[in-house]
Amino acid sequence: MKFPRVLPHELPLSPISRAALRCFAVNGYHGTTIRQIASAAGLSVPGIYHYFGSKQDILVDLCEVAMGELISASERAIDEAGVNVLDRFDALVECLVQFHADFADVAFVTFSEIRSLKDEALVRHLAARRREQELITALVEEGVETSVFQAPDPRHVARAISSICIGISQWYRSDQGLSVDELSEVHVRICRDTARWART
Amino acid sequence: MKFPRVLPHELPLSPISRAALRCFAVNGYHGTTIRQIASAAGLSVPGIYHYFGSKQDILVDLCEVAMGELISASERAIDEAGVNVLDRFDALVECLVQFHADFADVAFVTFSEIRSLKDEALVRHLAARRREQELITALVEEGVETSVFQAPDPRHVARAISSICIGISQWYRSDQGLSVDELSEVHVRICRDTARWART
DNA sequence: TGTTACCGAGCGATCGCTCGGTAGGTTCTA
DNA sequence: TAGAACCTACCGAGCGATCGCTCGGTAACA
Repeated sequence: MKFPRVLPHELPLSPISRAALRCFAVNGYHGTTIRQIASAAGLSVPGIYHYFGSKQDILVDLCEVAMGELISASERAIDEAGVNVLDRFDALVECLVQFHADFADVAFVTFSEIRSLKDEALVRHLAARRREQELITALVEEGVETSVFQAPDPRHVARAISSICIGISQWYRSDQGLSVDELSEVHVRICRDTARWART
Repeated sequence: MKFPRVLPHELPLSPISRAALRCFAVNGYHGTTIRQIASAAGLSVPGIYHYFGSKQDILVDLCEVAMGELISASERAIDEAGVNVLDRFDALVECLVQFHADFADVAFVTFSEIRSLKDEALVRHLAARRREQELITALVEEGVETSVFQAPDPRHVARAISSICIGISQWYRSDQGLSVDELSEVHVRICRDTARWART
């Protein structure tokens, strides 16, 4: 871990959202019933509706907490990394890797259930994703402008980097293989290479 | 396009599978009803069951056609690229990019609906994905062994590369931005960098 | 006397799927 | 070569189960 951790060790999710998350991760949003969520939360069906207005609202809560934490952590990571572009880039990648490894289930669900979001919740979620993408793009472009990186296609590289990090939530399991710290070290190196870091 | 195309221009899908694909791409497997598929295919509900035993069978068909085409095209791409490791690597990446751009909807659905597959169909699909992943890993490792690549973590790099290519199916639209050929040229470069190609 | 935190029962809608057909073409006998 | 028999390719109607959600409560606490 090159930088101090900016992410919480647990996401601030209510017990119901946490139970729903476990269900969504296995069966997806449409494949999960309110009764399954209630059972996973140790409540009855009306017990769920005491806290949430609809099944959709639970998914919306999950997405907003996840993207809110990711974006604020990413901004803080960049802020606290100092002035050096490469440091800020590394800090952002480290934050992204930690998020997608530590919270693999939330990351996976909020990514794969984008299309299950309705109307304004969908619009807000897409805006948040775009914002996160812009943080990456801005750093890659700044790196290219200052000759820290030599990627001919900064925007595509930025997309590649976010795909690499999001991909982690698809396969990483903390109980086998690398620790999150080792994983992020490896991926900081990989993402630097992807941006064609001008090794000095 | 550096290599002759090894992928078909259309996937060999029945009209019903094609209609189901359109529905799944918008609403997901569990979010799509048989009635929607029937309507999209211009048939009645029993008309669907004349050709498929169940809704699940349609998804299975989609997954098997997609992975079958991808794997056989990938193997042919590598075969026909000659003996040079970098050529074989480039040919595989080009094939992956073409697949995920030209057939973005199938690629996206078969990837995001893995968890909707049941039993043996799931096992077969995961085996196919592992096989495809091994094609990438083998080439990155061979490249590292022969000093064509200098990635310290070939297996993680291979995963990064497949994440980059799969990611394309999430955002690429053929009617705006780069053509598939331009896109694959950009991504061959990006993936070479990700594997830390020893530029000569 | 509210308010919070729930639950048992069940409503109307919709789900995947099936039943019993029919229309039109092909094949098989007499 | 007529007609019976059999296919393939569907469809209208509807079955039983389950869906998201709600109603009218109750028990505990303020």
